[in-house]
Amino acid sequence: MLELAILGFLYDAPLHGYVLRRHIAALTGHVRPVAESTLYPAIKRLEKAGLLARATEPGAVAAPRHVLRLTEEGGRELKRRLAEPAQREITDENHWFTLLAFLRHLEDPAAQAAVLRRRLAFLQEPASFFYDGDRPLSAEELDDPFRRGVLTIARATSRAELAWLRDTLASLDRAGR
Amino acid sequence: MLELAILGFLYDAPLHGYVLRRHIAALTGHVRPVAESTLYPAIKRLEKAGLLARATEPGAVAAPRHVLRLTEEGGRELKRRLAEPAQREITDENHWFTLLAFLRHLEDPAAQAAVLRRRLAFLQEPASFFYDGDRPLSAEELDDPFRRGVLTIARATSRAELAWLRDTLASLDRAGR
DNA sequence: GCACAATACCTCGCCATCGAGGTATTCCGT
DNA sequence: ACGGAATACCTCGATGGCGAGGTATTGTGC
Repeated sequence: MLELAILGFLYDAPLHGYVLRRHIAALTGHVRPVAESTLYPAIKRLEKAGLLARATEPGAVAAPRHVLRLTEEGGRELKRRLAEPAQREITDENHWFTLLAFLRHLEDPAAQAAVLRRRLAFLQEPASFFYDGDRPLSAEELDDPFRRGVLTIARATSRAELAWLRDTLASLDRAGR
Repeated sequence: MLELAILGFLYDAPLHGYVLRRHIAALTGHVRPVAESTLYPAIKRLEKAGLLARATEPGAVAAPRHVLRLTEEGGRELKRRLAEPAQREITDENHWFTLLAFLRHLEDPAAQAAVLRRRLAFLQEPASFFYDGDRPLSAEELDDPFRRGVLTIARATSRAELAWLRDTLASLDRAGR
């Protein structure tokens, strides 16, 4: 998820770590902050894997900046990760939102649509949070107001997302023809 | 999050690891599956911390079962974690839903309401996923249909949750008087 | 003139998670 | 009679994330 965000931001423009951190904080920081001690090692991992390269520039204000840019391999890897996400990236909303934030980089409408269809399939699976044996419980059946809240909120999210998915898939299909 | 779920399920009734695993899978498994190699060490951690105790019973079907039950200390710890959740439990929907699933164990309506108010405060902070400098961008301002989707879905979720929070807080306040 | 915030990057050690693999038993289908 | 699925639990090594802490520079408030 973090690596995807790094690759995604750098695909648009070279950035140095400090600015990259602010970008990532804006994207997902209110929900899940990213520590520096997570970001910098992640950058090193990606650099070691040949996905990005750094150029040292004199710092505008303070210490020298390491300006990061995607290598060609890095661009290919980004597209691979966007086109063939692991199942976790589809099911976990945090991961999914990060993926959506960069899905435009995938360019090919058919490839974008294929990813959206995986999410659609996931959302259409009958799944709840609470069960009576194997039978999923609806919000109305629960006494607990907090569990009822979980189902109410999840249902609203699901409805909104299904509507958006159908609209967007329709317009991607038009674009693909 | 995993530890909270373990404590929460065991607060209701003693269970052995295998059944506990199915309960957790039902609760969060469709979004974020839990590996056995994560669950069993987590059980051991909690046991070592004195929060739960195990009693070995002959297996009903196969290997002997280790029936787990909360200790008194475990019950107190559960309530502490429910009453004073870390900020991540408030902001991250996965964590938050897990917390909500067990918040009824907190019994005191005022304590429950205090937790909901923390979530309310979080949702009311002006925060977006995408910015133009410091200015949060609305769905309408985005060209990218995928980023627009993120905002559309997040807005629907937020709306539904705010409505539910206000209703539930009102009824908790009535109960607390 | 001096502390403090912000910029900009880094290491270290701890810990939770995970996949792969292992052990043993019982039930079910063929 | 036999293999595979389900039950039930476990270890190990690799890895990613995180808090604490460190280094150095420049701009800002008092």
